[in-house]
Amino acid sequence: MDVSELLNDLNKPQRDAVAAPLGHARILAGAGSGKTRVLVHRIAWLIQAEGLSSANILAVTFTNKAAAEMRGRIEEMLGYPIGGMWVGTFHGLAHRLLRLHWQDVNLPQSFQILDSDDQQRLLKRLIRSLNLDEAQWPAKQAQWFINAQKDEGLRAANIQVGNDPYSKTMQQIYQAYEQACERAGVVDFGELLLRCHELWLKRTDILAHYQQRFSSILVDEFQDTNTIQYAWLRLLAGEQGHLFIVGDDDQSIYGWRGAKIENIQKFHQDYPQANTVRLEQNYRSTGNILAAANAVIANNSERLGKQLWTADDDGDPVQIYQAFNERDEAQYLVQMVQQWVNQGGERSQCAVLYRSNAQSRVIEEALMQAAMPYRVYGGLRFFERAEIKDVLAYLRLIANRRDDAAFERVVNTPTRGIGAATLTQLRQIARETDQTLWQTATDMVEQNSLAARAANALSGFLTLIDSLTPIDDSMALHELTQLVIDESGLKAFYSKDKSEKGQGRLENLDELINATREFMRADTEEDMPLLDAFLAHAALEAGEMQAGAWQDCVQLMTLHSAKGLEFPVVFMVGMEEGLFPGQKSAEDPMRLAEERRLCYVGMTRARKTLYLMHTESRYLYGQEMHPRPSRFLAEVPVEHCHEIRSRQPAGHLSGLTSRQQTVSENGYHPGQQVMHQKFGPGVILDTEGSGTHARVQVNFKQAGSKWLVLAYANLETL
DNA sequence: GATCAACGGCTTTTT
DNA sequence: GCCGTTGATC
Repeated sequence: MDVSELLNDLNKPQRDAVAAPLGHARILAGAGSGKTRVLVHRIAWLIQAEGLSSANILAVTFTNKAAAEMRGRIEEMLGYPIGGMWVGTFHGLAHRLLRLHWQDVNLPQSFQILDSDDQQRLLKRLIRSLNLDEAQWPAKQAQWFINAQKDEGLRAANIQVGNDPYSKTMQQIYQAYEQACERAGVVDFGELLLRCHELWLKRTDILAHYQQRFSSILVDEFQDTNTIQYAWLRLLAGEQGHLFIVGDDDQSIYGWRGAKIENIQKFHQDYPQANTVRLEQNYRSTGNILAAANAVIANNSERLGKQLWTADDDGDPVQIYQAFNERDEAQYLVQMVQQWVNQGGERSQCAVLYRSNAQSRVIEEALMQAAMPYRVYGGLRFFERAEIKDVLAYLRLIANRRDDAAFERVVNTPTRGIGAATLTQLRQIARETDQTLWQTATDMVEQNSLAARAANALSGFLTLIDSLTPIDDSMALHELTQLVIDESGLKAFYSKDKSEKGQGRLENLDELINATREFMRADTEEDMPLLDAFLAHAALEAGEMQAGAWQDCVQLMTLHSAKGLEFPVVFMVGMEEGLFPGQKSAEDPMRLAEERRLCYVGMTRARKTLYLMHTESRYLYGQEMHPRPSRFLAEVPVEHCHEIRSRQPAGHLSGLTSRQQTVSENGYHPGQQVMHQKFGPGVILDTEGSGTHARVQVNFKQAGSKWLVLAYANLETL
C-alpha cells in the first residue's frame, strides 16, 4: 500500500501531524480544524507506515461517543476491524484493566461501579451514621470534596488537614466512605483511575507489561485531562512510549470539574523534545464568524496562541439581536428558524445554545406555541432513571451480595414492611461488626434477634434475592431481568401509578428488558459474566437511549454539551452579564477566562449563521432583572456584526405592556370582538389565568374555537 | 405508609 | 418561579 495516500487530502500542518516522526507530539487543534481526522489518519499511519501492530496502540477519549466514532472511522479507513487496539474512555480503559487484575487490586471479581447518584446516597447515609449535621455537611459537598481529592490522586490518608475543622471533618467522611466502598466491593468513577494508577505504581511488573505493549498512546481533548489522568498517561508512556496528544487550550471548559488546562503546557515541559503542530485552518465557519470568535478569545491572556483562518467567504455578519425580554428573544428565534425552513433549510440544522438548563423553558414554550418540533439534549439519562436504577440495584445485589448501596436502595423498595427502626438497627450492627448489610441481615434473621414481623419481612427479602439468583448461566439476561421486575414487586408497584409518569415508568421497565435482550458483551469481556458486563455498561455508559423517531427537530442544549458539534445556524441566547458570564465568574479572572472560552466554543459551533441574543429584561429566579449586555458582545468587532433591535409591534412584547395587561385582568372579557393575525376575526368565549400564563378562548369565524396564550397571541381588540 | 405543606436551592457534565 | 426533598400528620 502506498502510504502517501494517507496524506493526500490533508493540508500541510495536518500532514506534519499525521506523519510526525515516532516520538512525542503535541497537536494544538483549533475548532473545526480536522482534529479527529488527524487522529484517525495518524493511527492508520502508525500501522501502515511505521509498521506498528494495532495491538501496540491505545487511544483515549473522554466520552463513549467520541470513542465509538473514532473506532468506527479507523475501521472504515483501514477496511478491517481493529480488535487488538484499545480505544476507549479513560474510565472505560481503567475499568478494563481493573477487571483483568481484580485480584491484584483487592477487589471482588464481581465488583460494581457506583455512579454519581449512588455515591451521593451512600455519603448521605455515612454522614448520618457519623452523627454529623446534614445541613452543615451536605452529601453533595462531601461528594465534591472526595471526587476532587481523587482527581488529584489523593486518598483520605494523604490529605493535609492541619487544624482546619472543615477539612478534618471532610477527611473523616472520606475515610468512612473509603471503608464503606471497600467493604461493599464497589468503586466510584474516580476510583477506577486512582486504583489503576496505584496498581501500576505498586506492581512494576504489570506496568512494564503494558508499557511494552502500548508503545503508542493517543489522547483526544487533552486540555480536559485532570491530574490523575495525566499522571496515568505519563506512567503508562514511561521512558519508551510515545504520547500523541491533541487538544485546544481555547476550548478548555471543564476546569470546574478538575480539568487542568495547564497540562497542555506541562506536557511541553515534561517532554521538551515533543513536536508541536498547530492546526489553524478552519473548515467549518465563515470568515465573519471566525473573525468574531477570534476577537473574543483574544481577550484571554496566557493562551498558547492560535489564529484560526478560513479559505471560505466572509458570509453573513454575526447577527446581534437585542430583545425586550426573554419571550421576545424566544419569539424572534422561532421566526428566524421559520425563515430558515422556508428557505429550504432543516430545523435540525438549527441549534439553540444557552448557559444554563433553566433557560430552555421559555424557548420551549415559544417553540411549542409555534408548533415547531424540538429536542432538548441533556437531562436524565436512561440508566439514571429511578425505576431503572431500582431494577439495576436488584441485579447488582444478585451479582454481589456485598453491595451495600444496592441493598439500601431496594431492601424496602417496593415497601415490604421493613421499617426505619429495623434498618437503623441493621446499619448500626453492620458498622459495629464491620460487616456488610447482607451478612448482618442474614445473621440477625438466624439469631432471631428481631421482632417476628420485622424478621419475617427481612427474611422474605433475603429469600427473594437468593431465589432470584441463577444457579447456572442457562438463564438469559433478559429473562432474569423480567423475573426481577415481576418478582420484586416493582412491576406491581409502578402499575398502581396510573398517572402519565407511572405509565412512562412501566414503559421504561419494558425498555430495560429490551436493552438486556439486545446487550452484547464486547469481545474483550468474554470471560466476564454477562450480568457483570451489563451492569458495568449501565454505569459507564448511562446512555442517551433517546427513544422517539428521528424527527426534524430544532436542537436545544447547553453551551457545554454543544462542544464537538457543529450546526449551520446557531443561536446563543441570554448573552447578559450575570447570566453569561455568571455573577460569580465575573469576579474571578480564571473563571471569567473559562466563560470566555465557553463563548468561543459556542460561536465556533456555527457554520453559516450565528445569532448572539440578549434582552433588556429577564425573569430569573422569580425576579425581574435588567441585565447589561454581556461583555463578550462588546468584544465582537463591529465590522463583523449586524445589530438588530426588537421593533415593538403593537407593544405586546414589551415587559411593560404585558404587566399592564395583567393588572387590568388581561383586558379581555367574554363577548369581546378581537382580531388575530393568522386566524382573523373572532369573539372571546372565556378567559383563564393571569400574568404570563393568561389564556383566552376565542371563537374564530374561520378557524373555529381556540385557546390562545395572551402573551403570544397578539390579539387586537375591535 | 401515603399525602401534603413547608423549605431551600439554583451554573456548567462525563464517567 | 420551579422542582425536589423533607417532615409532619392522619
